[in-house]
Amino acid sequence: MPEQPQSGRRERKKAATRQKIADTALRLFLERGYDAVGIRDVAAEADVAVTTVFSHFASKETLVFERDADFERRLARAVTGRAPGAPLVPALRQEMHALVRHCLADEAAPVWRMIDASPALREYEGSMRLRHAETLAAALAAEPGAPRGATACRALARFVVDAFALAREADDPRAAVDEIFRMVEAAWEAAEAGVPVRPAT
Amino acid sequence: MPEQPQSGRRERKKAATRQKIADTALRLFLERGYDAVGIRDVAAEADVAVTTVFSHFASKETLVFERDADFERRLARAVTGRAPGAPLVPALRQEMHALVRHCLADEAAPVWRMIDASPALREYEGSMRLRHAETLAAALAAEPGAPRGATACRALARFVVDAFALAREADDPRAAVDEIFRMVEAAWEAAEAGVPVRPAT
DNA sequence: GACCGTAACACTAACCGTTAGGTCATTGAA
DNA sequence: TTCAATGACCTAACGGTTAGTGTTACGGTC
Repeated sequence: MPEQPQSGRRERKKAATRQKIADTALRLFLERGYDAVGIRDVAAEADVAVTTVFSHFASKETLVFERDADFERRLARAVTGRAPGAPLVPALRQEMHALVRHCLADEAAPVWRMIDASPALREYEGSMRLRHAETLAAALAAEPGAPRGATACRALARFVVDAFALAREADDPRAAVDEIFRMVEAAWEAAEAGVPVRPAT
Repeated sequence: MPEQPQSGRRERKKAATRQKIADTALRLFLERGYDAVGIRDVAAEADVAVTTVFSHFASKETLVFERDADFERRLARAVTGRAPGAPLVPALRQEMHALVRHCLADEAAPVWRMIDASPALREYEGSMRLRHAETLAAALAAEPGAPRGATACRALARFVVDAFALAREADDPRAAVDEIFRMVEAAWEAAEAGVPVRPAT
């Protein structure tokens, strides 16, 4: 999957720099708290210039959510890549279970605790999920099975990504996913009934 | 509703300053665009110090969304203040129609165009709506009619506020509200079925 | 009517994330 | 070898935001 453009000492060096920045940043964030660490601290500790940090990462927040492109991909894949004839919503639910389980694992727990402790990060996560929802909505809209309107797809996609946030905060995340997905399923079925893609104007 | 603490020349002056800042800011934003106007510009034009601006408004974005506390109140009221015995979801849908109509009115249109043009404002709006959703979720959880779990209430509340954002962007906002609320209704009913507030652990 | 505490406002100076401008050195290719 | 591309650097700044420190005007009290 990761492209290997040429032989590439340059690429290796660049990747090493990027990795060093990401590792240093995450370590400092976990040690001292996200808000207590400045970009200048990260740059100094990683022994690079501030501008170099921003040439690898678009913003301070992306240093934390570097790996989170998975989320977007996996949700869309759960739709487009499921077994032929498999029902849509259960496939999404299963993937959501996996995603929630993954982010609650012991390894990832400190990172999420840090995220929850910082309003800036929570806010960023929210708008990031919204982008993810749009990707999922596009995948839903391309469903051959039972076409819904674009609005219904976007609504359902937001509902699904909201499930992630809510389950993470629930006492019993697994039960929360199931509970919300009963609602998701009902909503998806209700969207089907007699709603043409574009009603007569 | 607005408290009238004492006699108050102080209060009047304070309110006047606040109003002057808000008016000036909105005017400048509409004239030159949100991102092209700095806080220092607003302060200078309103003839106050920068710190005074921030003593009245928590951030630059709140200068734009000053009036939007209505949204939160009205949604919660639509739940708690509806006629006795009136069904929940239709009450919410009606209120949502009113809110969408209101923000698409000619008077409000330029402001919303400005919001749509600025990523910073769009992002801020998103997290603001999330706060509103929590208020609505609390109102839903307090419903005597048919109690749902806290997670179901939060999920539905997010679904409802999402309807606002999606309807605003849809080709036919009125139809979009109706379309999404068919899904909301189904989701709410699905949340009822046999889901105790706290299942056996 | 004088007095004092408070709250609104101002000014300065900074912090922090982020970006622009321009330079240098390594590297892959010709 | 030479050359262009590019990664990294440095300096300096911009814009939102806050801390620190006054200064004034008001409001309630004696």
